[in-house]
Amino acid sequence: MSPRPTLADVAARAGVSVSTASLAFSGAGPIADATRERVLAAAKDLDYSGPNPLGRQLRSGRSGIVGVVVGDALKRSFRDPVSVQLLDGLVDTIAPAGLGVLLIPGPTGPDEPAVDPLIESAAMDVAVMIWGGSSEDPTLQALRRRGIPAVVVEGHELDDIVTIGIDDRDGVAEAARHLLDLGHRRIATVTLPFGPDRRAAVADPDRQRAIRWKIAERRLAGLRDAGVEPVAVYETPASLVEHGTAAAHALLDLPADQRPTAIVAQSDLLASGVVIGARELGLRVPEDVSIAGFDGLDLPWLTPDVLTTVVQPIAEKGAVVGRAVRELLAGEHPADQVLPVRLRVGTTTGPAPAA
Amino acid sequence: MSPRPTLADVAARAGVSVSTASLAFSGAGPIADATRERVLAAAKDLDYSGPNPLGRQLRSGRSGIVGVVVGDALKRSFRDPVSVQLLDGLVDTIAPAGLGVLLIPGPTGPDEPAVDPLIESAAMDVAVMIWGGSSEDPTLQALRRRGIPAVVVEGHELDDIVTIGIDDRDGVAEAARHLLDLGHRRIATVTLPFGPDRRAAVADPDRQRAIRWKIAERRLAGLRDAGVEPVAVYETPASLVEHGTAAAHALLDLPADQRPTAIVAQSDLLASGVVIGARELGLRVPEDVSIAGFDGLDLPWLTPDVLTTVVQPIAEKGAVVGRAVRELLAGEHPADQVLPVRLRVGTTTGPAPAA
DNA sequence: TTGAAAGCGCTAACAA
DNA sequence: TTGTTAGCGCTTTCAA
Repeated sequence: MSPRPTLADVAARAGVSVSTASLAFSGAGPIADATRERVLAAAKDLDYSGPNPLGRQLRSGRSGIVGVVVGDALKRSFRDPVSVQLLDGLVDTIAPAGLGVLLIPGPTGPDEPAVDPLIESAAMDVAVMIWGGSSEDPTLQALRRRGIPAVVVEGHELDDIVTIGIDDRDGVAEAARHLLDLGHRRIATVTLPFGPDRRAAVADPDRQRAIRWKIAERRLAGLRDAGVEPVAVYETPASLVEHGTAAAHALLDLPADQRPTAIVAQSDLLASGVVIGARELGLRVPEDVSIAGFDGLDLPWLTPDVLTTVVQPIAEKGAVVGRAVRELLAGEHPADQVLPVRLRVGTTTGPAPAA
Repeated sequence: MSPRPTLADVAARAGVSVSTASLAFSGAGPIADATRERVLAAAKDLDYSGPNPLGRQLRSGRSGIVGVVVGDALKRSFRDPVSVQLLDGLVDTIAPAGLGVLLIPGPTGPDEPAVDPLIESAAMDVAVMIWGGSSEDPTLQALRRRGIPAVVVEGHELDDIVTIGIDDRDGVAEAARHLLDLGHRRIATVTLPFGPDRRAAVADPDRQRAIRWKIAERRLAGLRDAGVEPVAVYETPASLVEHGTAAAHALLDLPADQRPTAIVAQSDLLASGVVIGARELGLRVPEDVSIAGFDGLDLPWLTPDVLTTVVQPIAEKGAVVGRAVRELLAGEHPADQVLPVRLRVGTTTGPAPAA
């Protein structure tokens, strides 16, 4: 095997200078058609498949890579349709600009190393954190140190990074008002993780005050905005169906006069788990218990039921993130954005059972 | 803003040569402790966060990037737990080697451009195709042209690439024999896509002979290996719950004496869709119709039912792929591998209904 | 143990 | 329209 040919080899064979050969491939400059043809022909002869990206990248100072920090181990992250749809919207938006996504696992647990080595040393032009991140977040600090601009989804609003979020607090408040209108008074909630020290249990007031991840905090606050003080706050370690089911068993296995008549889950996956768990306990939804979610996913396995949920524009959010990425690369300063949500009433909420 | 400091700046400040400074960071060579300290201190002073990966990459000829071609649009691909778990096993295996995963969307439809531009021009040391790929596959051809070695999951076995697969043909045969043992004679099947021209319909014999994607072909062949000639072959456009549900409606909405008594689906997602569809039609599973899947996923929404399925070691497959990637990078020639599968009998198959 | 020098493959001023 | 020249930031001989 001879070493791969370089642009210099092609240029030599075509009888032109290297810079001319470069022009033939990049198209970024005037070049005679005939010359270009000659260069391309020489390339074909030599089995040259185009400029080596490494050389190009060093020269231009750009890798064309967007590092995407998923909120967790890939396995868990990608079982969550919200992450996946967001990523899809993001890729659709940045791919046309020739940008690629480098997957970077986020922090998986409190004992794991705080940042993936890729954060420290992989080539990337911009980073996206698709699931939160506070200012003391070690990932964000590492990025800052390296001078890599960042877009954070659903995080704190910080000066030096772009934050894209949704109006989830109001969305939850609207869902809560919907339940109040239906006569519900004993309302419990099932939340997203509070922080890296994930738990599956009812959270006492102390624990509730120590929420680290903003998304859970905001959605909980939305409930109280509507005047609902939840009778129980169940914290889950991840947005997965099975944790919702576990929550249902913990919250609903009570006599009818103590049982919550409605449950607001902070995600649709959790909510559908709650529905399943409620049914396992022999409860009817919504006659015995009303259940509302958040996200607006299509959940084929719930048919014919349709979850009452707060619909957020997930793919759109991904696209907004993608646009922010492109703006950052263009040297602009994209503004933070908060996207609207809306309540979609389905079949899993109904009038509170008669006391 | 001053431009980012380079290794030369750090070296100058520390009063050493660039090569010595390099040693301080890489550790690849003898260096006095005191010197290293001095370099590191200078780096801290200058806010230097380590060698620029672009320079390192050009020099070493390695990008540390593994391009992963998912079989489809991300949205669709990652709704499939099989892809996700495979990717997870892969990442777990290659991350310790300092390798990152660049996501590359696969062909989405017949009219789309055949290969993503990243295939043509992104920096990567190895490529992985997680879902098939034949020898004429344009992606594979592009990789070949660029001299990028490839690992293909569930594809044709080709000389110049590494193929990792499972013994799915035998697995399906075993599932088919299980159904035969239970007395089933009218057995239908729901398949994965036949090729890029995805359809949702019963496939006639001509169409069945023209299967492009090996995975569907092999699993169909497994059925016949066991002596089962399916009464209907329903082809789906993707491995998703809703396509399974549609298949159930197409296959099962018949009088009891013509209706298949068992359905073998080529994936668990499809199978669970078939279960849902059967229930929508008022059929009991497994009393009226037995349903078997493939993959061995945990499907929380099917509880308390447990799918009868052919279990494949998905994460293990990802790990095997990861090891092959590392071997390729080490200049070795990893062997093709076929991993075993096994039948897990659940609650969705039972004796054939009395004629 | 450290330094000097070369060059990875490419692009972009600038000059011709 | 093409060629000359000068690096991008780093690692790695090789010599001191």
